[in-house]
Amino acid sequence: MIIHADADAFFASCEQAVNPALRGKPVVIGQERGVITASSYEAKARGIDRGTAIWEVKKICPEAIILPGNYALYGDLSERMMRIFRDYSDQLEEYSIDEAFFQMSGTHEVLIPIIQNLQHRIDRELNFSVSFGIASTKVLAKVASKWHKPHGICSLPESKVPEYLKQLPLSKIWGIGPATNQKATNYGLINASDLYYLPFPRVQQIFPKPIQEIYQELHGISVLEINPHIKDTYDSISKTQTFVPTIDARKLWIELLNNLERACTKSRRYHLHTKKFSIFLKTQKFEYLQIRGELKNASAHPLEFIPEMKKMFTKIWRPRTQYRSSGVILEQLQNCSNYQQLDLFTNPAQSAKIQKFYQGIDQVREKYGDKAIRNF
DNA sequence: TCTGGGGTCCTAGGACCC
DNA sequence: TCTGGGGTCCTAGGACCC
Repeated sequence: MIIHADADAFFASCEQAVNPALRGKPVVIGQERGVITASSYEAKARGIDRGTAIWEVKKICPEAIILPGNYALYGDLSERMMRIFRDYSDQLEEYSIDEAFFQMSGTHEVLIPIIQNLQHRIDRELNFSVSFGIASTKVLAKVASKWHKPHGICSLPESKVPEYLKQLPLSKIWGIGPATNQKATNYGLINASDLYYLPFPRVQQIFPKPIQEIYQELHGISVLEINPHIKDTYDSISKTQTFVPTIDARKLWIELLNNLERACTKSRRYHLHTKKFSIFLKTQKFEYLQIRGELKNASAHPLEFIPEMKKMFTKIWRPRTQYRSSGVILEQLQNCSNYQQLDLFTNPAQSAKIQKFYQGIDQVREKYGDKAIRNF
């Protein structure tokens, strides 16, 4: 059986767990600029959820407590939650900071009291609540965990699946986004059960592989496996920031340099480097302009990206256009703890200097904090 | 006073090769 | 006088997730 565990309003619950004065109050997490990333159930009750703009929060609910986000705390509590799950199963996938899938053997009748016990343990030890879904596949377990949220436990045996799916809009199924939902609507598929009752060959005709897999999972055929590997590396690292809208090329360029700096710093921390990277600009009209580039040698040192990045920037930047954000994405990252392969024309002394320069920066930052050295 | 930030996976189609 | 038929690899971009 697969259990899906989903912490309730996780970031806000963490804040309430460590600060009793916040309990029972509408708490939201988000920066002053932009939108909020999480809200407590008290805030949700007033219609405030992920994606609500901060100015809107202040209008709807002036008494809301807006917090900046304490990711070290959330990471710590997440780790403790995962450790407790591991007491119940060693086949565990840490799906995100607040969600996990794990496997347990037993019938629904056997598992329900065990999961109740687990839920109480989290209540007691961590002061926040988690909802659980019990089913035969990941997609069904996801359906189940949402059913009685918050602080719910829902066991969904296959005999009850059609009845549950009848009440569920297709768009609520994990993996069905706006594009697929629109396509499904065009075929007259509105509820999850409409997809469920389609013959499989028809599904194969209409939909790509990911949706075919969801279909099978809804029918209790487990095709999405638990991935028990702890994630300790990245295929890509990106940094982006929204700023006060500008048409000034120089300001934009400085934003890109900052994104590059932050992406490379993270990349070096994980001993990763790459030749391939992209930059993107987002206009005030929410147009997205992206361009890819390639270095001669893999690197995680901003100085070695700048000449190529300058060319890329010149290619996509348009005059008299308002921009609202920019970003840098390092792609196809590879481990660089082994030696660096240089091409024939690179001056090894120069590249060694640059490497030493950034080692120095990393050491200062490690000792005195990330803000000890900044770009200007 | 519009709409953040950080990831992964899949697919269509072009480039290239025999 | 015609110009097939496979393969593989890579990239750009879409879609989706938390």
